[in-house]
Amino acid sequence: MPHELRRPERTFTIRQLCLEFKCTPRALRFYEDKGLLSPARQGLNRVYSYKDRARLQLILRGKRVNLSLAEIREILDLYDKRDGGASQNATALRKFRERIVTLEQQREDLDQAINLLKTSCQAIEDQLSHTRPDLLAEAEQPAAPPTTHRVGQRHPEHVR
Amino acid sequence: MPHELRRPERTFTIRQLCLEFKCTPRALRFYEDKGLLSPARQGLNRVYSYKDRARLQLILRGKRVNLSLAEIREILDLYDKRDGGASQNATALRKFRERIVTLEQQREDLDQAINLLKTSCQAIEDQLSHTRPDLLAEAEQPAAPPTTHRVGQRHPEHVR
DNA sequence: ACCGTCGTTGACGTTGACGTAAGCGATGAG
DNA sequence: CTCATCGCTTACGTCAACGTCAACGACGGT
Repeated sequence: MPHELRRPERTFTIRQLCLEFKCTPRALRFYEDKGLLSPARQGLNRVYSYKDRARLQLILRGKRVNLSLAEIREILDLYDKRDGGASQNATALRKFRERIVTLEQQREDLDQAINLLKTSCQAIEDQLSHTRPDLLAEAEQPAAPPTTHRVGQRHPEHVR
Repeated sequence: MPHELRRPERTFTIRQLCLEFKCTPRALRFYEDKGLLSPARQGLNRVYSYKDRARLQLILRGKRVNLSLAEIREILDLYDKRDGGASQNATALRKFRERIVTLEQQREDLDQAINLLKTSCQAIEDQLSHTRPDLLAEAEQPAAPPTTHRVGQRHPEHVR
């Protein structure tokens, strides 16, 4: 069976993943250090598989919702080790449930925060439209391409 | 006018607020240091008003949705200082709008994460119900009062 | 032969948000 | 009176999550 199943065979260099997911090599190596990733090697060079890519995606998602790397690691570990260790799974189940609760709590907070900010914006707009309509117009522009903000807002590793 | 308007007059000690909101005195003092709170004093002792309590609530909410203390401060400042400084307000407006965008993005992620965890739970349950229904039952209990998790999971300042 | 680019491995620096320890004053219980 | 408890301040320690820097090897191009 020579060349079937081509797709999942694709591999990635560290740079490719970094570009795709807007992170730095340093970060990927760091995740590896912490046991979140373990790409193959060709000589010394890291070679990331599709599965590695998927893991990375999960890592970043996790980060965005405020999970620590340690927590993400737990989840990840559990995910590809769904074999033996039923009791492991049981405790994991509890953890997951707890996590869901706190995440839903967070969703609450998030909604409230969004509303708060929105009404604040409205208030400011109203006030400005009375006093300085010019500034109001000026504030319309996003001023920059959508800042990812918070997590991963700075990028470099050789920005000079 | 002796004893009317009793409710909003209530004040709190640092310890009371800490107990209520599950944080440490150290944290409150820290927030004060950073200009997020400025309780009154009786001698040296801090006396927190209802408004201070409200601010604290906002601070913690902010933290839970991943705002930095600096960002929270901006919001707070803006909120009780809605007077002059129109141009200040204009730039704040832009910032707020950006923030809203990223928060809504976060909400997306959060929903996805929740779904992921929920389906994971379902999978584990299914598997367990085949192999070890006993453990499944055991996992039902929350095991502990709802862990606040993430931010402020450790509490002390003299746990010895 | 030399440069630039991409990759590697340490090792140290940094930032935010507190924790922890030391030392002291005021107050109420035994 | 002594002790514990609550509070205060100042100062240093810590932890996560990388950034930054140095020094090196393997390439492709000119």
